[in-house]
Amino acid sequence: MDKKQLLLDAALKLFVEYGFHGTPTSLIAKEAGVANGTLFHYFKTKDELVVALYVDIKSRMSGYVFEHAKGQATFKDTIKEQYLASLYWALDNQLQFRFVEQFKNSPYLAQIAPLEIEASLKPFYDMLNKGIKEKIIKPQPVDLLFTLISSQTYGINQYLISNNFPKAKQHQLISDSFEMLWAMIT
Amino acid sequence: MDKKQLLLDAALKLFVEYGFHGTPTSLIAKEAGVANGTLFHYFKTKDELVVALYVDIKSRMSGYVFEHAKGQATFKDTIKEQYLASLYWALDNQLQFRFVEQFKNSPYLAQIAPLEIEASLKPFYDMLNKGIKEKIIKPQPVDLLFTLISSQTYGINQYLISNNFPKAKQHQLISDSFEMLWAMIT
DNA sequence: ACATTTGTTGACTGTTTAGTCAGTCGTTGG
DNA sequence: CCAACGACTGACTAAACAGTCAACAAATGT
Repeated sequence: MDKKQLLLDAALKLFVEYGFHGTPTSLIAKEAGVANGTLFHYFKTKDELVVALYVDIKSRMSGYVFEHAKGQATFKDTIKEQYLASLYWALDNQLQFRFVEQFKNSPYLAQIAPLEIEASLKPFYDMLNKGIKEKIIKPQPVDLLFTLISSQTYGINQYLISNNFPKAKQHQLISDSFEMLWAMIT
Repeated sequence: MDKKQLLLDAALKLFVEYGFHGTPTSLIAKEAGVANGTLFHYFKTKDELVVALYVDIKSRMSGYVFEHAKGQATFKDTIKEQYLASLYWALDNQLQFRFVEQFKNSPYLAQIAPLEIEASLKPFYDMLNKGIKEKIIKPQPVDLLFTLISSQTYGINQYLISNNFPKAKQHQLISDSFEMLWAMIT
């Protein structure tokens, strides 16, 4: 039994349900089935737990997307696979997705160093730059393009979650919306 | 001096800086320059204050967008003016915008009745339906179209805020991104 | 076999918090 | 002029909170 992971799992569930400050550390420990003090053995403060959870989830998500999008033949296919992988991950990990969005829109985000954020974005920026050089996508600033792509991903995901479509319809919508996105940036 | 408004203003500023639960009611009262008890005279609980602030800001924003987008000649112009007005409002009211996003991604959102949300969305849905009937925009579900439009609006706003462009460049980007959006939905 | 480190516990504490309340003050209407 | 009322006050309280700590248990190294 990895008590650290049990704590992270419990924290995730409770943070999404009650919010960061609406969730006492005592409740997290109880939900995880460990003693109160154990939480502070693994995380010096509650803030550190929140940030650690964010970093953990982010790295799992990036890993998944990267793993699924590598080895595509064309530029379009690579972008498309990334889009698809992001959405399928979000659909399969809704708690994680909601936590990340909550975190990103909270003052906690300030605790993530700008350099760290930039580093995690670099692979995507590099790829978009390549697409611009090869005249496949519009010559707009890469951070603008990235913003457009990720906000659409977020939007479609919200839409899929609030309507509980069957798998086939989901797939269709994801595919269609990618073509709309592609039309926008090329 | 309207102390209720002073409290709402103080709460807005502090919530954006420290988060909902990171802001004690005592600090809100102090920042507003009123006594502790006065806060509870106007708002029965802290939660009620948070929700009241959200409703207040939302209605101001809708009012502004509606006011600026009415009386346009064509369907495209109407949509465009709404897009522009939303972005200009967000740029001029960044605290409000950030608060709304924080609220939307928090468990507080559950305290807003679904019927209320639907009612506030209806005018937009009606308009989009009109556009579909007249074969101007793609025959996709209106809630999907709305999601695409609003998530792009959110994304562009994030981009404009994080890069501090001169007014002219801002205007250019907003205009360009609208054309990209229009290309996507027509 | 023992020593040392690492993990784990839960009762405890000092502080902070939302919310209360008894009472003051200024205004309005009879 | 004064009664009634709502706005307003700030000291107060009971509960909840993050974080501590001394003790114990298990694993690891020698």
